[in-house]
Amino acid sequence: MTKHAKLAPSACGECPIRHRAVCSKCDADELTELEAIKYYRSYEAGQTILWAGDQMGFVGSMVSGVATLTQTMEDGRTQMVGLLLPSDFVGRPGRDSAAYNVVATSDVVMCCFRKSPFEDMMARTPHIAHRLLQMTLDELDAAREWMLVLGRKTAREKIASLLSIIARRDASLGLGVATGRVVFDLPLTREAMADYLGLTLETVSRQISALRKDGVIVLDGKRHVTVPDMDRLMDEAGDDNDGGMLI
Amino acid sequence: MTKHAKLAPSACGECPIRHRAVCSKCDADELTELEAIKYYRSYEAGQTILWAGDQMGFVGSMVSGVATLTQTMEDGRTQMVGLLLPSDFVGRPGRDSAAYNVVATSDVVMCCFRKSPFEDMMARTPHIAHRLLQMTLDELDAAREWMLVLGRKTAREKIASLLSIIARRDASLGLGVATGRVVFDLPLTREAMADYLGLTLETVSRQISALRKDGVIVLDGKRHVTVPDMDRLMDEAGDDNDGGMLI
DNA sequence: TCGAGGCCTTGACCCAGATCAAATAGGACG
DNA sequence: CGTCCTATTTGATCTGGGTCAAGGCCTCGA
Repeated sequence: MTKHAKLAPSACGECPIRHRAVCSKCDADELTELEAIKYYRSYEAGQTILWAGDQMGFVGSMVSGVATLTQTMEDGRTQMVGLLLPSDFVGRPGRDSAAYNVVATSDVVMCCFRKSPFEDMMARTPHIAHRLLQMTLDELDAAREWMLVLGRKTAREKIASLLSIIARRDASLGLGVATGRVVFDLPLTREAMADYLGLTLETVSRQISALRKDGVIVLDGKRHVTVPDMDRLMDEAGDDNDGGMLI
Repeated sequence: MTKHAKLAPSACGECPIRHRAVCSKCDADELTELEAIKYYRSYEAGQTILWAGDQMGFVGSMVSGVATLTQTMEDGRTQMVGLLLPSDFVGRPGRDSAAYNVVATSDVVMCCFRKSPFEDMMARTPHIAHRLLQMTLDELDAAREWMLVLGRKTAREKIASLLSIIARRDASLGLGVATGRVVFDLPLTREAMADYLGLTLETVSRQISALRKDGVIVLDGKRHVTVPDMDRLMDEAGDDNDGGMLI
């Protein structure tokens, strides 16, 4: 097996950045250079990793845990604009400050690269720049996809959309199975889900109960979810999407 | 005045791409090369420029007119995910197909570059790649900003947000005035505004009437808008934002 | 000048989801 | 074990915005 084999991101070395930013054309010298500017950070659940407007001295990628990207209005209304899961990128290469609050939802470990050497390397190494552009385009697609969820879906469809995104993502990082039976732990509180979906936590709770009563999901405790039939869930989400896009 | 002077995008040559993609470090050879692969396309109001999934043979930038980026669910619910105004980029360099429908709202002229030579050039020219990354990050920020509008704002705030975005944008392309009195034409029908805001066209119409009654805006006909006090409008939009970000 | 077809506005009524208010269920910790 | 604390569920009621319906107002073409 070569080191360029098509693997799930997290399977490519301990540090996902290897896959996500450089692995598609990785090269021993580049990896050595990256090693030299790499370090780890960890955060406890609830800790704010970055405040909107903070200077960022690093770019990084999530190794474990869950974090959220949120915006808040002065009256306290908040909207989550992104969910950071393992292998996601944190920080905006080419920008010098954070645009949103980044909050650790669970304990988080991040693999960081010092910003200016990383950017120098990016400027010298077209395929890293290209990879970053691709990743940013992926995020843009995800954000736009989410605009449809926020603007046009009902509460039930919103919940189903969120569950299917998390389920699909977990399935693709794990076994690569995106249909049939899927089991995962919800990495978010009801309130965080509400902030992601533009709902109240009461509505989130009610809709989850409804999906459980209708057999779309099975709950074990409050967080452990089993989806007996992924197709059914995606149907509830209103996605015409055929389940795909692994890699 | 050097050709690197800080100008509004549309002021830098007839073709906005010069400023938006390359002008910050432009160079005679590069511009000549770009000229060689450049051509223009025009579309009539109502025409679909690209369907989601279409192959794109070009990357381009809007010269005049207005176009929209939309997603549709199979039952017909639609959500606009972006508004393309002069100087905006069309098409996703590094991707080979469109992700959304692109529809001309008014007559449109676009400046296009043939895709593969443009991408080759991008791979060779780090500052073009960097500029494109910046532009993509700007779009990502705009999309995330819009998620707050869609998820957490009331109908009145949504209308005020849309009006202030258009007003600010027009003002910055024109006179560079972003406070005080602003006059512009709405480039969208009520229905398109509704699709952008996740509302119905009736609600859009009612809220516009309400803002007019309250003196926040003055309407001359259905499309011509005067904002007597930009600060008041931004206040209605719920933006804590101080009006800025020209450049 | 008239009529048709798009837009847009306005009214009446309804309902999905918000709001307000308890009650319940787990943990963590002594 | 009991106690506190937080997350969650559930109920009752309210309301912003959706839905359905009826005109009004342009513009364009005959």
